[in-house]
Amino acid sequence: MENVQPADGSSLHHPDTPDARRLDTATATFRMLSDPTRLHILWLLAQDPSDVGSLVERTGASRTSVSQHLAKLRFSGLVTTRKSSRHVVYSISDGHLTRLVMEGLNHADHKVTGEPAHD
Amino acid sequence: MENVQPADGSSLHHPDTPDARRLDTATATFRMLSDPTRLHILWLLAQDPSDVGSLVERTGASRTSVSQHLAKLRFSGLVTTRKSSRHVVYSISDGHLTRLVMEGLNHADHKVTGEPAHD
DNA sequence: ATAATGAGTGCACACGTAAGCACGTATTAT
DNA sequence: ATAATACGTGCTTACGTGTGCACTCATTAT
Repeated sequence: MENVQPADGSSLHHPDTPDARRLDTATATFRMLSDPTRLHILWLLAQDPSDVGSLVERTGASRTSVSQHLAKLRFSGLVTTRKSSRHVVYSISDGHLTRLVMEGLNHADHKVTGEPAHD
Repeated sequence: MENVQPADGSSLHHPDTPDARRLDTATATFRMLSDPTRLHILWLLAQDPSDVGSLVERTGASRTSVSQHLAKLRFSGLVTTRKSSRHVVYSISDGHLTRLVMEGLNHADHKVTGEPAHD
């Protein structure tokens, strides 16, 4: 009673049924993208590696908040760190993530400027 | 003090700075994708329109849960509905969303099978 | 008409989590 | 040595949110 994906050989595009593990992993990533401050941080990092102070300035969030968010991003493996003197420089670890961020913003732009599309 | 994205019109790829509205919109969409049940539902809908009962069966979630999630998705404009006798058939409204779902699962698959990549 | 099925909704509860405060740590400057 | 800068981290509080229960509405069958 878990997956009822039809047994026919129709090659729509996704023969795989998502097991709980994959769903949870994807969910975790999406959850990391579901906070404005975090998404802003990731968007900034998607363009250039940056240290914490710069992220604080550019996001307008508090140092604590940025640090906490960076900790989560680091813990989730979405960003990597590099020490430079007393600065810690953050970078996006995965190119896939950059695409997700960009597509998300793109989709948002589509919704904001375009259609109110309600039911 | 590390590197600050210059204010000039350098065409790296993203001349736009994300205003709060765009960030919030994208965040809202990502939040809709950040629940396992909802992501499962969207994945199912990404393949074929489906009624509520079928979604209940295939996700293994309770009717209440599925209904609530569908209400949120409907309210966010991510799905559309169509009545067929006493069934309500749901569909994904935007092709962008399908791409996001697929990329998210793809990224997840990458992370699960591939690298444990921790620091 | 009544019964049954499919779907949606208010309510209560439990849990996760974002934000601010205060403090600790590491590195550089004087 | 001390002071200052750059980050990180428990702690508490407040809020959002996912889920189950019970109930209602709509549609179809008998």
